[in-house]
Amino acid sequence: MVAQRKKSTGKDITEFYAGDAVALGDDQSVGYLIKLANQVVMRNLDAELQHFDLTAPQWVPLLVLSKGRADTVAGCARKIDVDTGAMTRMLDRLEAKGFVSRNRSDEDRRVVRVELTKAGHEIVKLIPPTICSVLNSHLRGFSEQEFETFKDLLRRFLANGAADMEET
Amino acid sequence: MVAQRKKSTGKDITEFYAGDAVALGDDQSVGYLIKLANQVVMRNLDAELQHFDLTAPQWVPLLVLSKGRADTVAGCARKIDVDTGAMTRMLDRLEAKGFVSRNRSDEDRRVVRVELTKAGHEIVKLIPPTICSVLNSHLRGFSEQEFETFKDLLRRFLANGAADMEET
DNA sequence: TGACAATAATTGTCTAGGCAAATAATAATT
DNA sequence: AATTATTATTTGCCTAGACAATTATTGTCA
Repeated sequence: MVAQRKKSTGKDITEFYAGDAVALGDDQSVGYLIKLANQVVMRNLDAELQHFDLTAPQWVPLLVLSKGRADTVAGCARKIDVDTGAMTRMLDRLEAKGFVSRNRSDEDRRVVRVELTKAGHEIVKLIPPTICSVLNSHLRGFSEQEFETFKDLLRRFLANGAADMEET
Repeated sequence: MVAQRKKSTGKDITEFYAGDAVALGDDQSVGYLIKLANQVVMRNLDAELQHFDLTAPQWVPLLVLSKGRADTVAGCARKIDVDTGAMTRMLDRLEAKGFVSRNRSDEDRRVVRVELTKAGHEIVKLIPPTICSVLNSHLRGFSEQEFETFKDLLRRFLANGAADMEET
């Protein structure tokens, strides 16, 4: 059973976690479960991607660039939802590995255009099967219905959290 | 629809993500959704916990210690599933803030016993409502059934991943 | 036009985790 | 008992993200 409380708005708010109950750091906490799930899937992805001289976080901008979803530092940062400072340094590393190149734009001299190099394009083609196999192994025993439900719940959890930010 | 494939074992393996399909970095990827969910919930927790001079990761060892689930550096590291090196430095920070104290054990001089200080005990009592409210806000619109399903799916996703590690 | 605001990128400083190496102490084995 | 293996902790070096400050450029507007 789960507690219910009247909010000042008059709307019923379900309180899954009540007053002084323990949360985060406990196996009953969705927050902690998500943290652990993230930790484990990232570790497993890193383990597989190291054969390609890549980490899981490094894969993300490569995919974004290859899909043409962004072509500048700030654009990548927005798509991936990280700081532009973090993105600058991420691109430093990817450039050092030869997967990416940067060139100051001529139209707007503030922006730096980011492109995949030849090596970048090649590696992007090789990676997907590896990622798929890691994700599939995490989803062992899931029905197709459960798979869809899982993604739906994650998207709603995410959307609720993003909404919080804007309120403030 | 989802592809199915015969494994050499003869067991049917459901392939949610097929061969060269795009995954991770895409909104269709459970891996990426989990990464985003983790990112957002940690940010929201950090924002609230900063009033207590704490971060979300720092809260976890405090809870573990207060529940008596561990009382040494390595014990905390195991419970929380992080590196002992990371735990040493985490405890450095918590000690600097005055929430934790460390003392070399007399029975076994390898181990360092970790304890909550008075300030540590006090802060642990104050935090839970804050965490609960953040988690509840992320769960807005979830039914009780969905809440339970969510945790179940996360635990199974997690267990599958942990099993992978042992194979290797 | 000139002042001011907004945007892009970078850099510095912090927390945080992973891996590996080093040290010290205890346990196990021959 | 002496050697070897295991365990606990710390430290160094790496990736990675957050926040803040800085610089350069572009846009706005009075």
